[in-house]
Amino acid sequence: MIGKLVFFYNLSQTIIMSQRERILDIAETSMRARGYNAVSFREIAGEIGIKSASLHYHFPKKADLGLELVKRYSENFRTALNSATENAANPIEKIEAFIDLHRNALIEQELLCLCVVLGAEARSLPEDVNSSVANFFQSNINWLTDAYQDAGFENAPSRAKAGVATLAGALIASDSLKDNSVFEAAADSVLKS
Amino acid sequence: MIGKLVFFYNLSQTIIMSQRERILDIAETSMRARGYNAVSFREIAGEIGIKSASLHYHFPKKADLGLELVKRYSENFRTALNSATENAANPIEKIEAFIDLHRNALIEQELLCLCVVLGAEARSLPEDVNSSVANFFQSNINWLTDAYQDAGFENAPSRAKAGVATLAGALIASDSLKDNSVFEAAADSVLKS
DNA sequence: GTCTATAATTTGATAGAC
DNA sequence: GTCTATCAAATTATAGAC
Repeated sequence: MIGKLVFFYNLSQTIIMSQRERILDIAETSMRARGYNAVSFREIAGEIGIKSASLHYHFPKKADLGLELVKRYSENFRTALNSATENAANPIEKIEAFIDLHRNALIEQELLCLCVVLGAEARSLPEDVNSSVANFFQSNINWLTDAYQDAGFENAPSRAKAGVATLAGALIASDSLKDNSVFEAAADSVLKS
Repeated sequence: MIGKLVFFYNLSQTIIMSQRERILDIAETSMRARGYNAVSFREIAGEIGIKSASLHYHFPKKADLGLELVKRYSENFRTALNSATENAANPIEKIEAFIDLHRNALIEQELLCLCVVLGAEARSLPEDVNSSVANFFQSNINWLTDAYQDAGFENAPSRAKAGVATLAGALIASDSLKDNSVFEAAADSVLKS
């Protein structure tokens, strides 16, 4: 097999997904559910239907996979954020879109944010993976600072720091309690002026 | 050796710490730094100076250790909270004490909250460990709801959910960014009316 | 790109002596 | 309570054939 056929409902188009992307998809799902250290090469390979030795062809070390996962996740997050906000009528709608990305992870995907999970395991991870996770949080704080500023909120930088923290913790607490009202309460607080 | 001598500065008293407590202390520190799956019996035993086989005498399975850790952590947290709030002049001081417990973990201990870390790894953990982690979050939400109510804040239950989430996420983001201002911004938002 | 085979290490766990 | 000895399984990783 050279490529998995993926049909997108909104594109009358067929895309050949590379094996590399398929590996990243499965690894991301697994790690967002159970963490970096609970996921093995064998398990990822098994879900695709190849051997773990083949996985090492694509990602020589686990650290290589981890780093690429965080980079791709950050890029995809940014792309989704841009796409969801390009037609926003006002800055509040942008902040709502930011919240929606988190809500979608928790409720539709039933997964946490990759960087929240890796952030919790930080000291057991390769250092460059940690740096990338930190970059993700900083980018989000910067983005949210701008949005709060545009919306005319006071103390935008401080609000943005609190907002990013709130959504991160909301994923964990809401998931643990299996109570989406925790996430919604957190989302409300991020929007409140 | 039958007991490690522990001197408390505020008690002119010497306490013999049981081996069981010593194991729990080291396991807690390790797991709060690196997560459940990155910590092994051999490593914990090594730090105490015994063999991993001896550790199995105290905690037959890793799940037994994990469960006991969460229970003890929850009890200690509650005891510290009661102790810190018994002389509080008003409900706001109580909420500040709640925040202080988190601040102390991050800044003094340089560790995350055990239940925040385990919550992020939830799906890779034994189910009873997860239940105990969920209990921790629910207890804190209940406690904070009462405090907000006493302080006369509106929507106390919703605020409490957001507050617990905010402090949980603040630990992760602040630690990842090595930027305590993230925690302080989050702490401010928890206190704001 | 994927496979088989294998190495080197780590891990959770047990049996039985002291 | 702790030890030695040991196990079975899992893990990351590499070499070399196809």
